[in-house]
Amino acid sequence: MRLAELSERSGVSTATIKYYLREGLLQPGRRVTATQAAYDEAHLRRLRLVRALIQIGKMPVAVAREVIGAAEDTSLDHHLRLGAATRALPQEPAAADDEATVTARRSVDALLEQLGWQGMRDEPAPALGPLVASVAALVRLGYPCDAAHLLPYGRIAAELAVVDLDVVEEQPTPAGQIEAAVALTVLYEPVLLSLRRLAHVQESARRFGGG
Amino acid sequence: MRLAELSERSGVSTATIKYYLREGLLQPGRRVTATQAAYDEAHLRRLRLVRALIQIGKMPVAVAREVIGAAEDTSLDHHLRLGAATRALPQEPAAADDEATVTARRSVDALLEQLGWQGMRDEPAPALGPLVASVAALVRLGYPCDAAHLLPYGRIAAELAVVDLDVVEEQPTPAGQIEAAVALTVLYEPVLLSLRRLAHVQESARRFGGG
DNA sequence: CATGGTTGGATAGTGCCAGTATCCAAAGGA
DNA sequence: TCCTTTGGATACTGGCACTATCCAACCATG
Repeated sequence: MRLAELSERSGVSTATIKYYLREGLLQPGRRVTATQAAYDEAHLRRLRLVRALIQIGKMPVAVAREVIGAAEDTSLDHHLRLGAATRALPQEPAAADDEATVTARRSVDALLEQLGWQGMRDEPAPALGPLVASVAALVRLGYPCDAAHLLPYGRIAAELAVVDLDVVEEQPTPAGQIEAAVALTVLYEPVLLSLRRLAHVQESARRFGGG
Repeated sequence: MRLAELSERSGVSTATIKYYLREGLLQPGRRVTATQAAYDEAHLRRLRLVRALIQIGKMPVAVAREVIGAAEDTSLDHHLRLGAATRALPQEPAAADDEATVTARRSVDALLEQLGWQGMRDEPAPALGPLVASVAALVRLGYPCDAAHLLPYGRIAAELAVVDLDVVEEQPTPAGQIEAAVALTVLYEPVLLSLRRLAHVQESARRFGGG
């Protein structure tokens, strides 16, 4: 199919597709003539994934490029590629060294130990940066977020991971598993947050009288 | 204290504080002379909250203003104000009407029913918009996200809400409860997402052999 | 063979947003 | 008195995700 059709079937403007091509988020089409290129279903699928990562997952274009690049870097083995996406994801907020941050780091360390999550200290996952920063902000505001308070969140995260990886393992092909890992990691995030907010409304109504 | 001291104690530049004052995120200080204003601990606390909402919660400035405004709108009663913050939070992505969205809406409706969350259809919470949009994106990519798949997420969200509201109820004053609701809703979001990603790494290592 | 509309690629421009720099008159300290 | 500091108003900056314009090559039609 030509660019125009790719645009129509994906709902993304041709100008934006050209932009994604320029930015390396999408493989160039097969060149038919000097002024024509052909795209296939794989391009369409990839474009939909990119759109979802950027629009739903609020991911910066540059990060989406990293993630997709890592996901199809065939020099890595399966398990590594599964992690590579995750590793490319967060933009680390360059940990400060103020008092709140030190407290936060201690809480997080204690939490990881209580959860029995090892290997985090040897090769710290990039998700640790934002985690510590967030806990530090809570500390600064005086809210309780020591390991004891974080523990239920950690246990719930572990439950979620089991559910998520089950879905990943349902995918028949290795490439499909990689893509699923990326898509589910990112796209279930707004689902989770939305449900949590809805649950807050429900629980608040239950407790404080929701006539 | 003067603006300079407020800046120093909060770690926010005077220029940025002036910007927040302009944008109505912060009450003006008490005017001492024509060229001097005095700020107190309340300003400092509020400034820290604003910073956290914007930097950690990635909230647009305009939204932060709405949220804070709702939180201190004393014309509303306690339960309403607790919800007001939540209600002001998400920028609805203006639901489309394509096939995937219709499917998504059906799944979400079924989910809410299975969870026993009532009253959502009468006055739809703003969190529903993003939720449907996210599910629609997953549908478009062909991933399973019917009510059955969403249910564990919903139940987990309910668990989280109980934990969160417990912390809110620990706050002694009504105003403190409102602020806690806002702060915890927003600032625990990155905590939850980070922990989920860490859990993915753990679970992936467990399943796919993490030598 | 003309010829007029369409295509894909290169380039420069747009709009938004969060923050920053500059300027100014009035205060306050040495 | 003089010189720095203060708070406020205004205009500017930089980054980012697009988007509009231009252009030569292509293809279908008469």
